[in-house]
Amino acid sequence: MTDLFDQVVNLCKRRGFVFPSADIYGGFRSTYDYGPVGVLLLRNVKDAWWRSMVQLRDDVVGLDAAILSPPAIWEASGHLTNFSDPLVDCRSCKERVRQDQLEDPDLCPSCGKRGTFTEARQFNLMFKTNAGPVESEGATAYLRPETAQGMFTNFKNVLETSRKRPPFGIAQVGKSFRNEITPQNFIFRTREFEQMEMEFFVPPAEAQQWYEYWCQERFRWYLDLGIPEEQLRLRPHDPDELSHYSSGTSDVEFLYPWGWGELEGIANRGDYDLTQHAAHSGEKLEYFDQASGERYVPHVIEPAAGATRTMMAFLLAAYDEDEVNGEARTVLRLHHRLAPYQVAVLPLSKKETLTPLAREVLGALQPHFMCDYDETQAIGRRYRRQDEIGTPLCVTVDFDSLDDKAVTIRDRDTLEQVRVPIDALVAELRDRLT
RNA sequence: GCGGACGUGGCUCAGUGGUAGAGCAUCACCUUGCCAAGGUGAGGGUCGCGGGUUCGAAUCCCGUCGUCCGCUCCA
Repeated sequence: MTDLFDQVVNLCKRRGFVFPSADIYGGFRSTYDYGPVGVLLLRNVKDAWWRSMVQLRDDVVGLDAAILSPPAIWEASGHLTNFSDPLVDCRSCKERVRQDQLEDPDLCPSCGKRGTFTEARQFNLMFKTNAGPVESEGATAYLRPETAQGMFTNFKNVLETSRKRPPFGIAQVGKSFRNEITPQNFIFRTREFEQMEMEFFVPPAEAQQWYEYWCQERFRWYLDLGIPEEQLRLRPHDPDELSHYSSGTSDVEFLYPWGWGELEGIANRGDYDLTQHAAHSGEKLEYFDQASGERYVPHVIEPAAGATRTMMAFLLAAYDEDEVNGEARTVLRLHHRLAPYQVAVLPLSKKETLTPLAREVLGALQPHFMCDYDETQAIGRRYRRQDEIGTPLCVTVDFDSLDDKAVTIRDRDTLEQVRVPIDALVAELRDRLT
């Protein structure tokens, strides 16, 4: 793997972004824990998404549905049949292939030999468990493999309580679980992961235009938060790679060190989901338009993003090494909305004389910004530490501050320093962080 | 899951049969006082885990867990 990838993974461990899960027990495959700094970054990614999808709109409402779910949902959604792949192994060259994608069921496409395949085995990608304390008696339950179904099963509830009408959307951020055959690339593909999904319900005739709208909208979101244009692309799926539910899908892809990888899929799901759930549940999942007298099953446009892999993309894109006064420095050029800490308060010296004022400044800033505080070691070293975790602004309290009641703001990217009265500090910082 | 490579303190690594080292990092004190790596000192590993071979294993063998690459998957 590349240098950049190693550097970022290393930084994640070193600075408390991401730890291997169950670390003291030797780790547990494909699970990661988000440390003191990482949890802030991940939360900011999700908040930024929620802000753009829910807070700044009047046509999308939120939802937080259960992770544990009954088989009926997944029978209706198609996951019980479509999320299960028959795989065979070639005894000769050891390749594993999907049996249903073979043109000649007896011919290994890798080594060209015949009759070398093992029996097909089903790989169901859903986590299955039991609801109820006695394993053999409880009802079968699945951990949701996507958050989307929660929005479909609550379509009626939301329609009736939110007073929304198509076109409108339901958004949800939360964990999903998939028994991936091969988790890979750090937090890019993990069995437990976090999604940011929105189901947008529209009149059938408007599906295509909304599909295009959301493709553009979602693509721009990543650009606005600092992903460079040359590392981002919108790629329409070929007809033969479409999911079982989709009549049109585009992926927002990021140029990871190992190649292009999906951040988000925008899919035109048609009326597949509501129709399926209506058929299986017996509930009418339609919308009656009073104005036109029309009754229809809304079509769905779904922008579905991966929160954890998006966080990774932001880290990779933000990672930079430059030189300050001839010394190398590592700096995360994270958008201020994403940075774990917006502000770090740093007394110039650890001398007791500065600590009370520095803490007073810290206390004044904490209600407004996520703040870090550090008074150990040389000031330059502390700037470097903040650079490494992407803190855009440092506030330095020095000996003059005791007299002039002013502090220095230091900018991560420009390295510019300005003197600001403590009274005006919150306003000044807020100004710089918008 | 299958095949290959690998697994030594927080990080990067040295040590290949005789009871673990370095640099960085961390902590304390001193020094400096706005862009790190001055001084002194300290804490921290039994070598992923379990078993075996051996008088003796980090070092050899087996199993297991984990990491990376490929198959696969797709948020």
